[in-house]
Amino acid sequence: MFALIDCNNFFASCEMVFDLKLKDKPLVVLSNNDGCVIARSNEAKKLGIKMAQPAFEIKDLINSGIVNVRSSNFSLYTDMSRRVMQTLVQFENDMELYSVDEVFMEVPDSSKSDLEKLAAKIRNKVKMWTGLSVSVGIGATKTLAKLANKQAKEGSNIKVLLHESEIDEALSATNLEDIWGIGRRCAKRLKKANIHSPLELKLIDDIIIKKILGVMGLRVSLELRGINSFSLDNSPTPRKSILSSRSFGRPTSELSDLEEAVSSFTTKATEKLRKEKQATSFISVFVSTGKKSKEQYFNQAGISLSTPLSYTPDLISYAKKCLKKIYKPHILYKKAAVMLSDFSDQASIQKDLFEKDLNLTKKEKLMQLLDKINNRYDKEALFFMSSGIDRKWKSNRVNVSPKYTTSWADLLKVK
DNA sequence: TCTGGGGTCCTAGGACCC
DNA sequence: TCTGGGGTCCTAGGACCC
Repeated sequence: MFALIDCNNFFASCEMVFDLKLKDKPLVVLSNNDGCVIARSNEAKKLGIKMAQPAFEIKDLINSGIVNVRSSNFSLYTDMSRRVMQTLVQFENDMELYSVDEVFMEVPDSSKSDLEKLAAKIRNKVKMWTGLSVSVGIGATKTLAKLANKQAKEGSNIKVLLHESEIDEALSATNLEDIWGIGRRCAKRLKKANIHSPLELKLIDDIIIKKILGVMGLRVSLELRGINSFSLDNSPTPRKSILSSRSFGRPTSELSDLEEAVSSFTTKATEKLRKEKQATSFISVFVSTGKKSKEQYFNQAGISLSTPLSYTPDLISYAKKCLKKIYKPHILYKKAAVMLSDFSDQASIQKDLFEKDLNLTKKEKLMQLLDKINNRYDKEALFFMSSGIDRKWKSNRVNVSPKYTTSWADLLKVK
């Protein structure tokens, strides 16, 4: 039996916990570069503001003060997420951290009313310890727990889907593309094959569904029947790739701007890499124009490294090499990215026989010191000059809230 | 004028092996 | 003229998730 615990309007709720002025009012949180809406309070949803809606489309609502707005503040959200997880650990069940605002929890088989009581307990505790409201959906499989959670959100924040008739009723009331694992494309393919509702997807023949959607589709169908096809994944699997990318505040054609950006993204990605005690053997760099610009350009270049690395300066110089391969002058670039992949454990790196620089300890020590200082004081207390100082390309974030929980300077003052 | 950022898995096809 | 059967690995692209 699985519970899916999901924070309601997560990013918007995080902002509201610390700023009471925002409470019970329309609020939207914008993506990086203040581009589009990535979270909405209930009141904002009621105004008809859509998920991923471009910010300029609702600028009248914002300028007139009807809708409050915040730039995204991921330091705050990740820390609040950590607090929610720590609260849930108290229940001593196996858990899988599924996303920044969602947790799958294995719960014991029991009666509907007992499960509802457990869900209420979870809700109360999280509310009391973090100030955030969660909804809890419970079902026999992860997919059914997801479905239950969706229904919980539409009602009283708790839903237990146990009996066949209830499940079928829920399935009939749901769109195909809203079933976990079935997106817009798959829904379209199913409709073409004359399958129009999740209930039909549940009852379909195994061989037929496999033909239409492949094994993933079959697994979803099985899950809807209560047969577990997705197990709880509670071992923190090492990441397979790390991507650091940003849209620029203003498009740029200058190689120097791109070099700064790429250097800064490499620094960020490499920090993450070391945090996970990994080293990378492949680095690639992407650049692109805006989606809507007249002249479209997208390109990517990568380099395989003979020895896995986690030393920022080396990786910055490789990143710049990649950039030079794909840079073309007179193009207005809007976005760049750095991706690291092909990881190995930092501790067990096999040194290259022909690598002259066998003594890496100095570099390792330097990186450890760098990380320690930046952790202690500020993310960029120490930074690489190649990342630039002015950073004209930087994203716009006009309405960012303080880092209430992760920065001493931003600590909430109580009068 | 203005549309995010970060991941995962699956599949098909090609190259290569015996 | 006629050309098997079985496998692995890699990559690009597609689809999904939040």
